[in-house]
Amino acid sequence: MEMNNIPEMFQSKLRLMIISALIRQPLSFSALRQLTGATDGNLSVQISKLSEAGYITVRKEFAGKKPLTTCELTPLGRYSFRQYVELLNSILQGE
Amino acid sequence: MEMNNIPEMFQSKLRLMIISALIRQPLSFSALRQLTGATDGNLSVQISKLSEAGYITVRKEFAGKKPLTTCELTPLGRYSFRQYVELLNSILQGE
DNA sequence: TAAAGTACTTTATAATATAAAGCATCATGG
DNA sequence: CCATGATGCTTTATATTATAAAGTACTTTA
Repeated sequence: MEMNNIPEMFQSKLRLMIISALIRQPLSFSALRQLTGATDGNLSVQISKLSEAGYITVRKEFAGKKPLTTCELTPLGRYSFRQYVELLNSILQGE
Repeated sequence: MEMNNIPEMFQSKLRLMIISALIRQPLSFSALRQLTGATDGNLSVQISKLSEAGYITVRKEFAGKKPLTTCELTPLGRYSFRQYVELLNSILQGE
């Protein structure tokens, strides 16, 4: 089957969790850390990868004097996730 | 003498060091930390006080993805420091 | 002079990023 | 088939700053 078509970006549990969380609404770094339970370093790296892949946008600003990082799913990210789920569905159906 | 006129802002060794360092040119938080040897917390607090007093300006931006804080002496800060030195001089001369 | 009030300093913790080191997995060549 | 690498994720340590809490010192004041 199309196992080879599984996009790079979905081959990591953490990235998958991040994308899943962002399906509903944009979230801050802290919120993602709490939802995923990931370490800061790992989360930071995987966010960068998703961003470089164009799956999410990362906005940085200062909330008062402290940095605030907000992540949001892009249309491409959303679309790719849908494709991925469809692929899994089709695999499940034998096709 | 005018001992009572010693401005609040010059009654802390750390603030004095910060202002002295900024006389020549603007400096980053890190540079100030290195020059003064102060702890992060203390430096941060004293920078805020100098800023609130209008003696320095504090600019925040992202250098790449990391925060960068730059401090610069204001005309008021420079003027006040001059006044302070003059005051000390006059005290030294018996007023 | 003991108790209070002020202000500075240290320490701990929070928000993120990067680099280095550790691990696991997968492909290769003997 | 097994030792070697190449990849890539994860953890750990460290870097930038900020804030809150706790410690310390000095100065009033009753």
